[in-house]
Amino acid sequence: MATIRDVALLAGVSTATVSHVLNNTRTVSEVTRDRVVAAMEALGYQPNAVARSLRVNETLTIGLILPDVELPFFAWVAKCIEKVASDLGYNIILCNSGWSLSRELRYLENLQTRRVDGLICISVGLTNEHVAPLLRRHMPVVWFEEARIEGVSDAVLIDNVRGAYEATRHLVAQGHRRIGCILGYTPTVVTSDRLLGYQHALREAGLPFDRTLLCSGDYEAPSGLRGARQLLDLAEPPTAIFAFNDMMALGALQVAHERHLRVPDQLALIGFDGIPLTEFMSPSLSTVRQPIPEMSRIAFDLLLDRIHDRAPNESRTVRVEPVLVPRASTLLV
Amino acid sequence: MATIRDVALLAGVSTATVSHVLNNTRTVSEVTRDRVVAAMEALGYQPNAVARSLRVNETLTIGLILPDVELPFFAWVAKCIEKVASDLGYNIILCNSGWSLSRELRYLENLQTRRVDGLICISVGLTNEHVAPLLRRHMPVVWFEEARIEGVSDAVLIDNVRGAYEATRHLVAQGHRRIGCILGYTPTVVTSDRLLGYQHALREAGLPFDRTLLCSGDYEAPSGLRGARQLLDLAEPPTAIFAFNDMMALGALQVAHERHLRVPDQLALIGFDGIPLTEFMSPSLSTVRQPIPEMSRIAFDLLLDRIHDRAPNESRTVRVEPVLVPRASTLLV
DNA sequence: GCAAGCGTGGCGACGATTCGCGATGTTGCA
DNA sequence: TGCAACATCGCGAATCGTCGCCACGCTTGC
Repeated sequence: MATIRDVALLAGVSTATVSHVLNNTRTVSEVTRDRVVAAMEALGYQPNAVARSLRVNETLTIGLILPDVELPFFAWVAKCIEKVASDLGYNIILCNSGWSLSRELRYLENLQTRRVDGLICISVGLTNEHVAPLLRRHMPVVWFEEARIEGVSDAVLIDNVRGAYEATRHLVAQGHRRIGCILGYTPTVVTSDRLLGYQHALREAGLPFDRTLLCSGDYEAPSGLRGARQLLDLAEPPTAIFAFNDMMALGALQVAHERHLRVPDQLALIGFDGIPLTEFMSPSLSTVRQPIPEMSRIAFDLLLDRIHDRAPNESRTVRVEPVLVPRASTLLV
Repeated sequence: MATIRDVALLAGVSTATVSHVLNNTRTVSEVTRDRVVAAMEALGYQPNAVARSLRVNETLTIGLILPDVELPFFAWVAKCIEKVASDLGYNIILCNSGWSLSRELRYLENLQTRRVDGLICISVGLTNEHVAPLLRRHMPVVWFEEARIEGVSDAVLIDNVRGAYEATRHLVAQGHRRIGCILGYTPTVVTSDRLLGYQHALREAGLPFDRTLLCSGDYEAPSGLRGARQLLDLAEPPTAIFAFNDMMALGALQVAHERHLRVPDQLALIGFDGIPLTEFMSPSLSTVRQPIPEMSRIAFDLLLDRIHDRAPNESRTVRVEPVLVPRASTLLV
């Protein structure tokens, strides 16, 4: 494969000149430039980004660690972040942790070795100690959507307490007094925050907090299915279910159909996340939308600030407001 | 950041020895090895993969070009391929083309520049001429699921004609005589093959091919919704609909609910792809499953063969059989 | 006493960028 | 017209961090 030296040789100039033509780093006379360009084309020259990265200490690559791209929510995130990155000339390395801390740690090692310029992370297990070494090596990390580590590196989060509060309040406003709850993967802050919001709304409405109305889930559809069955089998079943994400709400919806319950008359359902899919369910699913495109842009901006050393020393946390999206699955006509 | 030279200095050995400890490329006495390891730890040494790649001419990275990770089918593919790759020490660069040829071409350039070791590609627009230069530069390309370019580079495909044939035959076997069809993005071979299979099954059953029963789609849910409405508004509407992928079938399912049609009694529905989601719909959706995990492994193996120069000169096409998965949306009880 | 084998080190690529230097050509002013 | 000052543009060479070829010294066994 042709190198910059080959191009220089053919064009009868030095490699320095070719490099300047390539990067526009200094004025090059038109004659010379034309000769260089012609040589590059004649040789089918492709600059070697690896060599460049070694020299300038910058890979134009960032790592994206997330639990599972297959879940529509994370796929949505991946798409949005990739878009922002590629528009700015960055590539992303996709790292699917499968909810496993040990895989997250392997990726962390790997990405450092590869000298990515930064890291966006939706992590389930990483803590303070794990990322401290990266930060010391000036590898910026931005937490996305889930952060157990505020104050150490930058983060862009939504107010999960608020979102869950709004969802629950919406159900209360529709007249529901027994509201079931399908939780998510419990070690996460996201889950515990949403639970707080739910409890807060109940308290505000003067409704009792009844543990039997809670059931566990893991953010995937089958667990929503199991959860809904469990709740509906109660002696005194709920008239509405708040699932901690949209996929579990989907599972719950299937149970409603299975048992011939009319939604929302006999059972109201609301999810969380606002994945595009919710709009195309039958009935369309109420949800709390996370503004992922905006959050992606913010996350990348935070990263770029650090990469270019124009960020304050202390860490920054940007908090974005979730938006209640009431649809047919909760709205009585 | 510490380099191999720093480690060598501290351990009192040469960089060659450190490199050999690092890569297990020759025997190093235990004493020396221990000293080297200790030095690496003391310095928090992280080998520089960029420099290594430059030297050994191998990046352990592959590019993955696909139309849209947000669609569950492609997300599934991305997850499976990433899994196979990372288990073998490879990273993947995610390239979301957004169904745009110009973006595909940009990614192609970019990935070459970055010297990825290979490329897995679900492409909508790339042709022979576009990849020929890559192949000449010994950058292997494997087509995944959609290939307009058999015979030039390797490919792993399913038999779309067969899959669509099976789906249609299944509907016929359930007694349907007017079977509507929601097509996919038409420039793709995938779409035209599925249409062939549909026609073949009709012919075999002695049913007429009626163009009014076809409507266009783009593989996304809203187009399935529009398509189903269009078909059901016909003077003589179909009793079954075959959507060319699961997401459009989902859209069609919403229309069924909207119009209070019982599925499958009044309207049967079948999709294509077999994304995990179909199992959790209500009713669960019949589909034709593509064995994506197996296909991912095969694709990566094809790539590795080429990377390590142990592949035949001529290109190889592996064809995998799709599997009919009949579920509640077509099966009368 | 010598060959074989083991463990180790020196040094030059890999392909780009960039700094300092120098050879031109251009301008301004006496 | 002559010459200094300056802008323009190209070149040579060092450098980034790693690996792998070649050479070399020491031990060991016959």
